[in-house]
Amino acid sequence: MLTYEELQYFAAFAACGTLTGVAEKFMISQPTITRAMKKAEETFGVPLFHRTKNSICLNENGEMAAEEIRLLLKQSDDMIARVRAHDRTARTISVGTAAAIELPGLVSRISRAFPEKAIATEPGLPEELEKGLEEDRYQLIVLPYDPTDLRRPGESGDSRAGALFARQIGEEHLMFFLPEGHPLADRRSLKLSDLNGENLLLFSTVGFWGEIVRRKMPDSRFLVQSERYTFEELIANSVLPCFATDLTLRGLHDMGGRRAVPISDPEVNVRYYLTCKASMRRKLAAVFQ
Amino acid sequence: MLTYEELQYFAAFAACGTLTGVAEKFMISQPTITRAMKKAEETFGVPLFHRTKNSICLNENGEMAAEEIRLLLKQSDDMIARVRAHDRTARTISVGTAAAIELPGLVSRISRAFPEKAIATEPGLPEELEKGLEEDRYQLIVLPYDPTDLRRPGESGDSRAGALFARQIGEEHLMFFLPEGHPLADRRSLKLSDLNGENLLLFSTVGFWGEIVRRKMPDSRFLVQSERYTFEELIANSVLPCFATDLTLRGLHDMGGRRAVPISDPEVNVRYYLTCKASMRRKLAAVFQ
DNA sequence: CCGGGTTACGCTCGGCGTAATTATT
DNA sequence: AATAATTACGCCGAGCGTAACCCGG
Repeated sequence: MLTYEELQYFAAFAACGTLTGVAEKFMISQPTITRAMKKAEETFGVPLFHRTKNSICLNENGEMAAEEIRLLLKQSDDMIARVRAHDRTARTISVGTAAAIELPGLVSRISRAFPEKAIATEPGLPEELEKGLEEDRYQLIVLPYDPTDLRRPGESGDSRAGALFARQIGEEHLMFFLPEGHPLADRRSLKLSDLNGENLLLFSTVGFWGEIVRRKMPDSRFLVQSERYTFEELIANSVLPCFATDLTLRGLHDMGGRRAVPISDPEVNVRYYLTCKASMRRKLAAVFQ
Repeated sequence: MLTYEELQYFAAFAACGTLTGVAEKFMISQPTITRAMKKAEETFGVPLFHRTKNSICLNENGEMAAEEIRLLLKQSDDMIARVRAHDRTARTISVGTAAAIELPGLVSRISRAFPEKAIATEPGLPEELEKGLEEDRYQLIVLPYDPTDLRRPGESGDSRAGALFARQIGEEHLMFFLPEGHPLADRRSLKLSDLNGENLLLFSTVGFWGEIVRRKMPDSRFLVQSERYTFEELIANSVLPCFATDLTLRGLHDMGGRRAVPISDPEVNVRYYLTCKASMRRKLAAVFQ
């Protein structure tokens, strides 16, 4: 039977057409290649080459064998990659989250439940997260809605809903921060549409909030900042009205004298749901307490 | 990278569960298996075993790796088989024939056209032959009808008909052989239905003739003989009426005093058509002259 | 004669088996 | 004590590189 190296030599010969070339490519002596080709021919048990005294090239069998060997080498590499990937996913829990910032307590809750596992968190849009959960790229995802709620608009007809298990783990509320002197700064509460048309500063690392406000305030322009430092600098050095959520506020001390005004639209007062496949509920029970 | 043997050892270990068992199965020393398993673990780069001081078994990664390796071994074997099959079909012409006996001149005609190729002939029913031609198991087939004749009943609507090329290469006529004194022995010609209900001896290596007569003589029973010697003995030592074709007669000297009576049904006076895929017509032109 | 393939030959070290070791039942 | 895995060690031969050879352009 041919070794992995011999298969490589054969594939390389099909690509380059000369034994010397293959020897140089692999930095070994040329007779080794001669021997490998002989062994290949012997292994297949059929002629693979057309030979003259000082030249050699693949015949029709050889061309086919080369194609088959290329495939086999790929399959071999893929096999190892699959096992490695399997190992990796077995020792880490992948969490996808729609929340722009780390939900307080989420990671510690998981690491307490599975002390021996690594935790990989990754932000993403809800749609991508649901897809990733379906395809086992994530074991857990955080969604800004209850995916098991059948009254939920949109994909409520989706049969997958029944295959999920979800539980609320937090909430987040978007607010306006309006500079002193802004005509609406004194209001107890506002709707998104009240500021439609104005330019606003928005701190967000994912498009989740952006999508909502863009839909509800089609005439506004949003200065989206994903760098926290830049966002803070702009807060301090401008009089632009801006968005912030109660969760982002935790690390944000100075809003440049702006007044916080709650927003009444239900879309921007979200509840986060920690979600897993229903089939994984038992294994992940400790995470849900 | 793992050798073919090491992959086999791993697969065998997954099947038998003990290193000693694998060593015995392959009739090699047990430390060799230990080393092979170590090398496998090293190659994959992830733990594959759950070990105690004197026991070893596959962990979850190992189970997956074993499954992957089984697949790879199969792919490897299949690869070699495919190349061998490719070579075989390249150096032999496979001919499927519906004619019960060698059509005179067919083989010599092919070997004259392709002196360097081996010729493999194989009997079969027309339906199987057409399928085999379609799937390239045959390069040529002999059919008892013209497959390109669109007036032909049955699958005339079949679009494949246009993809075939056929040319008549012979014919064969079934006859009754009736013992002296049989009430119909003196007739110049008979129809199959004339003897419906009588038992008849039939020599045939394929079901082709059998199918026809069974359809046209539903009340008869046929004593089908595929052994030529047995058939001849029965001819000599019985007074059963029997079938024979003009082609089979060539080797048959003594019909036990029976009278030959031609059969007028068109179904049993067949013309044979040498057939190939239309796409192969050019390459096989020499066979068709 | 140079580029490329094959054959011959000697050496090295990868990998085998034997045997000793350790642990478990 | 028996069974099973691992470790240690020495030997052998598969397989490498060097070198010589052959052939066609």
